[in-house]
Order: sequence, then structure tokens, then C-alpha cells
Amino acid sequence: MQMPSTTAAVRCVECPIRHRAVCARCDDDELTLLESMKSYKTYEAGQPILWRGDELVFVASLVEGVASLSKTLEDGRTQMVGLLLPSDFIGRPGRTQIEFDVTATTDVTLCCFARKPFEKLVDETPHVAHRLMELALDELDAARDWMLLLGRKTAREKIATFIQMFVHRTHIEEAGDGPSSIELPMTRDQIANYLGLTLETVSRQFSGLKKDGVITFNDRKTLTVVDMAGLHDATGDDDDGGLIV
Amino acid sequence: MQMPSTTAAVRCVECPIRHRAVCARCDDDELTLLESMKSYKTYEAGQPILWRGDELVFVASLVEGVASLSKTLEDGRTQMVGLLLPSDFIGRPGRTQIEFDVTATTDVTLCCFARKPFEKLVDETPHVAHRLMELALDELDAARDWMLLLGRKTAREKIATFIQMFVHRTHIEEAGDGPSSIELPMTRDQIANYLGLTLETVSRQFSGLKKDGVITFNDRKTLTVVDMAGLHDATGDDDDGGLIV
DNA sequence: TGCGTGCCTTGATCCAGATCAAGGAAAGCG
DNA sequence: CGCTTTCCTTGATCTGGATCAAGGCACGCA
Repeated sequence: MQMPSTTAAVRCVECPIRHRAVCARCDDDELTLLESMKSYKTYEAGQPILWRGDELVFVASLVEGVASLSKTLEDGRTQMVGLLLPSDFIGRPGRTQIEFDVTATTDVTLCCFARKPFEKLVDETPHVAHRLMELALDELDAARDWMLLLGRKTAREKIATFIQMFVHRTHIEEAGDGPSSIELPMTRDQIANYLGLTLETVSRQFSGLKKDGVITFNDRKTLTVVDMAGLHDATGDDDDGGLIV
Repeated sequence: MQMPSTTAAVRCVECPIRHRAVCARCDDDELTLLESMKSYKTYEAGQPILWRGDELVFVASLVEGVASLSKTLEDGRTQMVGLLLPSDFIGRPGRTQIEFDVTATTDVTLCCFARKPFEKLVDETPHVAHRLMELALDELDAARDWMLLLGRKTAREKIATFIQMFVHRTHIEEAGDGPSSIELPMTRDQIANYLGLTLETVSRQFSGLKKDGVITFNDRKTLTVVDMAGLHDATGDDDDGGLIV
């Protein structure tokens, strides 16, 4: 097992998540301050980032890669309770512990700040506090959509919703019904954990959607949505609402 | 169907949720200001409070009673995504719409503020913004515990967890393993909606826990936990973590 | 006092998805 | 290259909880 490594940080103005992360509305002076506080850490796919109960010594923005939050029952059953994509934030003001495990799903790069100085910055910079609030509320909305999925959707609806979410988060700009490809950053087993299913069911439902001409696979991890409308029908969602993270 | 009625507000200093709601850390001057802004609304059990997509004209603290947040799929399947108990907050800074329905589960009293002036107050009063953030993060924690429940727990574990949550939220002060009684504020059908089950399964699991000597019923809505340790075992949770809202 | 209505319980049956089991394909490595 | 390992697919079977169905209890109302 590798330890996380510390790497050179890119300059904030060139940062790919500059306009979506917690620092979205910082001005040049504030960025200079942040630049002096921050350090980059990288984790390899599979490595733990934080364990439940760990003391939270740093907070971070996810710069690159995918990480997951998960909870575990006494006997080992686990459920993912959140998926962190670039610009998502790890850590929370006013808490020194976290209640779930954070794991690198793919190779991950974090932009880290020591918790104490960061909290001071938040207290003194209203728009950072404000942005943090927005991010928390976005997560809450996503969590509630996921509760509907976990509690009431069928296996096929879960898979369709999962694919649709990835399409939306990876092709934010282009609209339309044309075919769009996505790369799944997780194994079947991890997808099952996210959706409250088993890996066999995940595999079968992917095969089902393929057989019905909704998607095609390039390789195991790369798929193309051929029939966007068909995919949406398969999610069971209302037209307007539903999960659009 | 009754309309909500507006009733006389109690004075803030006598308010039962004074120390837990969004106004928890307000000083006397701030309370005076709040008192001039607030109005009470009451809803009867079963009445809708807000529909999804409604424009959010007011925000509110729940003073008395129980309300639920729920989401619905195209074909009518519904899932509760939150339960609001006294001191919980309805509405969110920076959003003009909500993405779920809010319904009065029991008779409910709200302490309402017009959204615009309230947001102004939040912007000018850091500790209110701070408290709002805490409440949002508490909800997020609760939502994640619920995701674990919905995705991975068995029917019996779900019911045991549900009972345990009510015991904790209604008997916050007293600890210990002695028997404690709670009153369920919801019908079997509503409980089923909350737990991602059907009402028949809810009924059967209550009967099962009764047969096993974990709980007894006084009447349909009032139960006593006879074996607190047995109840906890039945939740499937780890000893330390789990849902303790 | 009897009847309707809402809510709950219990029984019988069914089925979606879990579990058990057996390979197959791709990637890393000696 | 061949071998291991990891991940994925597909088939067979099982089962927890859904669904279908039939009352039971308690309250309100005429």
C-alpha cells in the first residue's frame, strides 16, 4: 500500500476547477493567500483518504479523479453515500471528525488546506462561507435524489439513472439527443455499492440495456448512449425533476 | 381541505425551540427584530405545506408537530426523504424553489419569515448563517445514515433503527437502559414510505419485534421499548456510529 | 345502536434481485 | 510466453419482501 504523496501545486489561476470549487468567487488577493496555504496530495486508485472517526486535520477540494464516501454496517455490508467529482469539497466547518470513509476510486489529486487556518479564512470571508453553504446544499439535494433511488427504484431504473447522471456531469456543455460516450470510473462492484445492488445485478442490467439498444459498450469501462430518450424513460423519473447533479 | 391558519405567535423568549432552532444564538436585540418579522402558521395533519416547484415565499422553523419531505416517481411511487421535527428549518438561502413536497404529518405549527427579509438578515448576521450551515450539515448526516438504511438494511433492521431514532429524539435527556415509551406520530403507511417498505411489511416487523419481547404496544401508536439492547442489536449498526440524530 | 370509514393485522402467493456457481477476457509479470 | 490475478458475464436456484386478499378493531356519525 502506497502512502499519499505530496506534489507541486498548479497556480490557482490555471486550476481546472477554479470556477466551481469553494474558491469560485475569490479575487486575486484571496487567491494569492490561498496559494500560500495550499498543498497538493495525490492518492492512487483504491487508497483510503480518510477513515471514519479520523481527526480532520485538513480539508480539501477534489481537483482530479473520483473519490467515494461510504458507510459500513457491523457485518460488513457497505453503502456508498456520496461520490466526489472534481470541484467537490471534503470536510466541513465546525466538525473535527467525519462519519464515513473516504476512498480514492480512481487516482485522485486533492488541493488541501490545514483545517484551522482554513476555518479562520471562512470566518473572515463571507463569500467563501456562502459558497461552502451552496456546496453543502447541492450535496443535500443529491443525497435526497439518491434516497428516492435507493428506496423505490428497480434495478434497471437505478442503472439508467446512474448512467444519465454521468452523462450530465461529463457533458455539461453539449445538449441534444445525439449519442454520447462516457467512461465509467468504477468497477461493477463499486457501482453495486453505490446503487444498493449486487455486482451480478449490475452486470445483468448493463447487458439488458445493451440488448434493448439503449447503450453499447466499447470496452468494459466505456459505453455510448445510443438512445438518450430511451435511457431517460428507463430512469422512471419525472420529466422535469429527478437527478441532474 | 382546510387552509393553513395564521395564529398569534408566542414570544421568542418563551419559545420551546429557542435554543435549537436557527435563532439559537441570537441576542435580545436580534430576537426583538425577529419578533417583528415572524408570524405563526398552523396546518392540520395531512395538509400540504409546500409542493415541489412552488416558489418559496417564506422560510420557517418548525415549532411543533412533525412534517415530512417526500419525492415522487412518474408512476406514483413515493419516498420520504426527510422528517422534520421541532427546531428543524424549512427553506434554504439562495434557492427560490424546492425539489420535494412538504406535508404536515401531524398538526403542525410553523414560525414563518418572508424569504427576502430573512435572507437579508442572514447576510448581515454571521452567526445566523453559521447556525443555518450547522442545520444543513446535520440534515446531510441524517440523509447519509438514511441512505445506508435504504440501500442495505433488512426490513427488521429498518424498523428497529426507526424506533431507536424516535427514542433518541424524544428522550434526549435521560440515558440508561430502562424501558422508554414513544408515540409514533405517523401511520403504518407513512412509516413504510419513510423506510422504503410496504405497510404490510411494517406491520409484520412490528409484530415480530413484539413477539420477540423487544417492544410492547399500549395502543397502535404508542409503544414501549422493553429491551433497549435487543433493539440496538436489531438495528445492525456499529456500536458507536449509526443514526443518532 | 348500528353502520361506515380509516387504519391495521395476518395469511397466501409471487417475483425481483440476492446468492451460489462456473467459466471467460484482459492486464501484469516472471 | 504461460501463469496469476482481477474483473466481468452468465446460468441456476433461493428468498425476503411485495402483492393480492380477507377480515378485525376503533372511532365518528346518524
